[in-house]
Amino acid sequence: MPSETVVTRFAPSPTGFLHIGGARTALFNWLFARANNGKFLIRIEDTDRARSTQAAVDAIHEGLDWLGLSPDEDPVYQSKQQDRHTEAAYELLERGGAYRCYLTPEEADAERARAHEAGHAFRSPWRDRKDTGEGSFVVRFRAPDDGETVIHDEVQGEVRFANKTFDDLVLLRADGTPTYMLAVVVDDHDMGITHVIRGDDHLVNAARQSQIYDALGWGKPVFAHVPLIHGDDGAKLSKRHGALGVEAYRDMGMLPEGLRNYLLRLGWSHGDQEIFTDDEVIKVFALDAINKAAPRLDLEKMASVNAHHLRDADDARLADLVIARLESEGAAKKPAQKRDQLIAAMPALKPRAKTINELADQTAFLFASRPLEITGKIAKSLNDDATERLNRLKDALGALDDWSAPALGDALKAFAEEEGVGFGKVGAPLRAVLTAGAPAPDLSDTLAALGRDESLGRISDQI
RNA sequence: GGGCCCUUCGUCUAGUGGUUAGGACGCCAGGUUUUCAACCUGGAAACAGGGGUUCAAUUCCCCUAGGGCCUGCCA
Repeated sequence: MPSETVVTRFAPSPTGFLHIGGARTALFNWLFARANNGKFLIRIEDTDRARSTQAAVDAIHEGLDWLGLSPDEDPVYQSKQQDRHTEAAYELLERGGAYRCYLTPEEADAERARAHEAGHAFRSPWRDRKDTGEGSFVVRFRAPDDGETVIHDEVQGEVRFANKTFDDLVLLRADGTPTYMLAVVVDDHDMGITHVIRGDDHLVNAARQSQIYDALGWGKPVFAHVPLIHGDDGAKLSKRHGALGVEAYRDMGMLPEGLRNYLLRLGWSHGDQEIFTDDEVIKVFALDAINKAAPRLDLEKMASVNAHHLRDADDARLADLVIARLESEGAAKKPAQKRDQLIAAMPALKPRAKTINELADQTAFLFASRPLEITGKIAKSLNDDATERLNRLKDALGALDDWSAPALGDALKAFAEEEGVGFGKVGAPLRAVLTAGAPAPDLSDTLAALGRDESLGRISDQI
């Protein structure tokens, strides 16, 4: 087994977008595969044809691609494996691990209700009949009556179930189509999945599936059931709690690596370390370091983790993301024209923001068009004294050969000294005329970002 | 109802049979200061409750409470 190549899979049903919980499950699968030099696969569980849509399949792929969790091979579509599922069901029939049940759905419901009322698991009366019934039938699994099923879960530890508590579940429906419980087992087996990492809503299912593996005489994968993410009130995650598609987090201004890092730390830990690069995680990622308790989503923490990755991100990439953001909200006209300026200003800008959206807001001063309209309390700093001083400052700055932030910083300090005033007397009015009060970096950085002509022009406009 | 899982600051978590129970986000106070942030320093803040086991339990066991999952001819 140690020599076996690790193969993991993410198996969403295409009934909606890639939500945050699915993204986390995918992340753990991807990480485990990477950490073990294995393969990460995708299987689209589209056997419920009525609810599955191509749009959802596309949305899931887009989400995974954006997050950087692309599979190593083309996705497997569960619906295309039907023949294999059927084959397995008939093999079970032959081996005596399953039987034909001629109960109608209504009869089955009644039987089940009666069995549960009596305190034991559902067993179809057809389980041991030798005759053949009338009409259509389903193929039911013959659940073992005695003993127990033990799951050695990488996250949950050893979990034991008494076999007598499990119903005889349907493997093949009356129309001959396979059910989920059969399909997962067959597909995981056929795909050579070595580690099944999924939400802990499947923990009990793992026991049922384990019984099916045994009945088929197949070896089992290692199971790892990861707790589901809860909302901030501890209840099940719902839309209002942030059970949104990953694209919603992208639109909030999260970077894929930022979201990944946040999701990673939601349940998994490595001592006190909060911020990880991919390489760092891949070196130390292990399933047994995943917490058994369900975590809650915290958007503020997410943003703060994102901030760290924002600082490490490439300036040109950030500039392009900011431009895209500005274009989509129509806040600035033709932001792409100032791409170079944006890139140059990025080192001063990016430590000030947690998300791309905040970063975009911080660039508003760059896109303001002259003359700036200065109103409100910021205008109060522009009294006669200040205006005269700005006039002298304009000459001083205009005489500079070097329009770089350090040189500008020195010049501003020297100017305040010459004037014999505190820096506030210079800084406040200068900031007013340059930005009209919009958030902006240090004055020297702001001047550098605006450039000589624009800066001097904005000063002239107001004196 | 039955089965199963979970429970350390508000949140994410570290941690150990004996610790001043650590870190991060958020919060509060102070500092820096040219806006908004960022940044720096300091602070408040937790072992769900009850029984055991033990010289000693946050740590091991049991019960209770609370939360969650499964219990479909959904996945």
